[in-house]
This record gives sequence, C-alpha cells and structure tokens, in this order.
Amino acid sequence: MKDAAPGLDRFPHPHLAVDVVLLTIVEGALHVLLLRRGEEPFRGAFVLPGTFVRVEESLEAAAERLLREKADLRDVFLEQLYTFGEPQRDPRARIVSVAWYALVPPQRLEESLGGSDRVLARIAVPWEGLTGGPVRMHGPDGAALKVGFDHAAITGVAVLRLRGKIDYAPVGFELLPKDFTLLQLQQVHEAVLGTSLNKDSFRRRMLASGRLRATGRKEDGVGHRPAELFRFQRDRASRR
Amino acid sequence: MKDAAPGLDRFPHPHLAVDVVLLTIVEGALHVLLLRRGEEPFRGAFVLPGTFVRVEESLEAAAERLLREKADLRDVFLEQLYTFGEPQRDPRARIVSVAWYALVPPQRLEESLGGSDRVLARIAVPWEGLTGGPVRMHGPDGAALKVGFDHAAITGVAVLRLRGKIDYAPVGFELLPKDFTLLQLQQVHEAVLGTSLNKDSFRRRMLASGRLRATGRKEDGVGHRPAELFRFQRDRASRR
DNA sequence: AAAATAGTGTCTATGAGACACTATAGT
DNA sequence: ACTATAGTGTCTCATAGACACTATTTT
Repeated sequence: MKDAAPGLDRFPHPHLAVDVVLLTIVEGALHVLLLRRGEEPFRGAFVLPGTFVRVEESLEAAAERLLREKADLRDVFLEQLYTFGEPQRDPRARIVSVAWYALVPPQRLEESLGGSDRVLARIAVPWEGLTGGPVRMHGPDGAALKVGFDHAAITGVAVLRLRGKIDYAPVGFELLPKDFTLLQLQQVHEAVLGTSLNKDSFRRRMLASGRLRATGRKEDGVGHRPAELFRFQRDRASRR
Repeated sequence: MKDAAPGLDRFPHPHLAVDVVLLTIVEGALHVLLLRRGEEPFRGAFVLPGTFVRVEESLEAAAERLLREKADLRDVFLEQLYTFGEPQRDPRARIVSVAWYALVPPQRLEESLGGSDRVLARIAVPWEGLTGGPVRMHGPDGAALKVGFDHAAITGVAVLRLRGKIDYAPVGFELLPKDFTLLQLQQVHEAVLGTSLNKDSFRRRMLASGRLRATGRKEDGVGHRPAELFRFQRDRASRR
C-alpha cells in the first residue's frame, strides 16, 4: 500500500468485513451454509461465514478466501450482493460488511459438512415473490436455528436477488451438476421462486434460450421413461 | 461506538468512502454531477462527489450528507449501487468505496450549478443494452472530460442498473417533475435505455401499470394538441 | 387552414398456458 | 401389462407492434 496520505490512518474508521451467503438446493429447498459461533457475541448461534478484509486483498479475493477456508470450494458462482453498514449491526464495533452470495450444486458440499459447528440450514422464506425481508433457518433435524447479527436479513437479500435474477440470467445451472434433466432444472427454479411452474412453458422457454446443449445421453434407473441429459452452454465468453 | 473489541483498531484496515452518482436528464440525455478535483491525484480531472464514512454514521446517511453538501438536495431517490474495492483503485491508500446512485429531475439542480468546478456532464454510453463498461463524459461545451479514479466505470454500473430497472420499477418518475406527460415519460425511458420505443405500446404499458394518476389538467403552449398531465401514484406504502 | 402531437380503435404476430396424445424406461 | 414421467402437437388467450383514423391546440 502506498503512503501518500500519511494522516489518514490516524483517524478511527469503520472496519471492513465480507460475509458469504453460500446457497445450494437439497431436496427441493434452498439451503445455506452456516457456522456455529464459538465466541461472544451470539455464542452458540449460527452465522454466515465472514472475515475481515485484508489491506492488500480485493473484496472478491476475500470472499473467495472464505469459500476456500470454510467450505473447501473454488471456482463457484460468486457475485457481490449488498453492503450492510448500519452502525449498530455489530455490537462489538463499527463493522461494515460487503456481502456476497455463492451458488454451488449440493454434490460439491457433501464432504465439507459433518461436524455440528458447520451446517447446511434449510431456508424458510416467510414472504412471497419479491417482497423481501429476513428468512428463517432450520437445522437438519428441522429445529429452528438462532441466527446471529443481521445474517437472516442478509440471507433474505440473497434469496431476493436470486429470485429476481433466475428468470433472465443463467444462474439455475450453478445449482445443478454438469449434466441435468429439464425436470431437475425446473425444480431448481421452483425452489428458488417458491412457486410451481408450468411444465410446457418452462420447457419451451429453456430450449428456446439457446443455453442448453443436449448431450444425447439419458438418465437411468428412474422407473419411467428416462429424460435426456442437458448441459449448460455458456453463450460466448465465459463469465468468470 | 462500543469498545468490546479493543485489539481491533490496532491493525491497519481499509478506509471506507461513499461516492454518489447523481443522475438526471437534460435535453433527452443522461447527465451526471461531477466535481473538479483541486488536489492530487487527478488534480483538474472530474470526479463523483465522495466522502469518507464517519464511524458513527450509516452508509446511507453518508450518501445523504454528500447530496446535501455537494448538491443541496434532500429527499431524492437514492439506492445503493455496488461496492468497489480493488486494492489499486485509489493510488493514495486502500480505500473501498460504497457507491450509490441518485435520481433527480433537472429542475431541482439548476441553482446548485454554475461554477466551473461543478458540472453536469453528459453521459455518452459506448455500449448497447446491458453490456456494461465505463462511460464517456462531456462538459457543457461538448468537450470530453477527464474523469479521475474508477469513476467512469462506476457511472457505467449506475447506467446499467438504471437500464435494468426502469422496465419493471417506478424509477422513470424520479427523473421528471411532479406533473408530466406520457411523451415526457417515454423520452426519459428512451434516454435511459438508449433506444427508441414504440409509442402505442409504451402508452398502454404505462396506463396499465396502475402507477399513473391523471390530473385532469393539460400542458399548454405547445403548438399542437396538449397532452394530459399525469402524476406518479405510489402504489401503497411510500418507498422512502 | 396547416402543422403537430394526443389519443382511440383494430388487426396481426408472438409467446404462455392448457390439454390431449404418444413414447419409453423400470417393475 | 402397469406406472410414471418424457416429449410432441395443437388450441386458446393475453400482450406488443403496426397502422389507420379522429381530436385539439397554436400559428
């Protein structure tokens, strides 16, 4: 870092953190990675993975570092969400947090879970459409989880963003394995939107989007006519 | 501010600023408020209004303070845009900036301009649709302006956001006086989107949106049949 | 009267929803 | 053969674009 502004560091200024909302879909429902806090405040409650931003590190690099350290993930869909900066959002100090959200298929998460301090919480969205607001979280046993800080609200903003985006941007694919059927894709959209969708129209819309490439292969072992497997076709330039 | 985390302030951490992209429409073109910098770096270049975030102040309050101090404005549409945090974006120090964008009808700006250190720059968007990228700026004399820091890119993100939003959110009204004609509203949409729109369809869409309330009055002095004046109808709860 | 835009009515093309029907795997 | 979902074809309805026509102001 340059030091052409020598007086700057002498004044107190807000601390800067990043938090990541890591979303996936399990059993037709949105889930988010939460960690159990070991310290005050909110000891024992669940929070999003977060870290302070280092002076030499970009915001995106800090979020990617979090994903590596807390979920052993790299190269996942990651997008900046919103910056939360209410003075009282953290009782310890003034900490402004740049929130990001990440999307990952559940298959890439299985191994990194297990301990009770790291949980894939099911998200219950208590509002419809694009209303917005905090969400509720439930543990693997179905019990409601205590969520620390403003992280239930941050997750609500992530759900809102995803709902607003899934209809026109290719984000549904990020929650599925490389090969998937149209039904699986539709179920992802339904889980995100919280509604049921018309099968015929969804099918037409997806096939007309030009983003699906048929693999020629079919699923198997399903007890009915197997569906064709598709793959996401990045339109021109890769977006990461 | 509480001091329950005593060690925190001893470590260097990024500085935090807010910048505001104040947009308006003049003569059918998007314009943005820029200030001429009096100091290095970028002395003499034009930049967005910006300020450091105070420790006890919310991010939105800092943006509102900027609008009051630099443009004598209060109660305008203001929304968080994106947070820019590349380590090298400011050559002096690591400064992360939470960018906001504001929309205001040009009538509310006229008095606060005038000096040559404060200019409404015309925005030239060198890309189509939702492609994105930095924009070019032109002064009142049409000459290209030098823009400091990453502020041409930030303004590009603001234009992108506005383009993505104007079709489904009531933001066009924020760029018009309280009473306006449908043609004026269409011209605002065209200026934002950078395209021409179908008159019939635009008219139907707006009237069907339920957001316009006819005033019963008509414009006058226009050399042709006068159009009815409409007013924006906030649907239920006011959004500010 | 001419010019210019406001505003209405109607036709057409497109896309979504609905539904009927055929296809193909496992059991 | 039965069941369940895949996938196709077609009809209808809603909406956007196109266009013709009438209305109302200033000059």
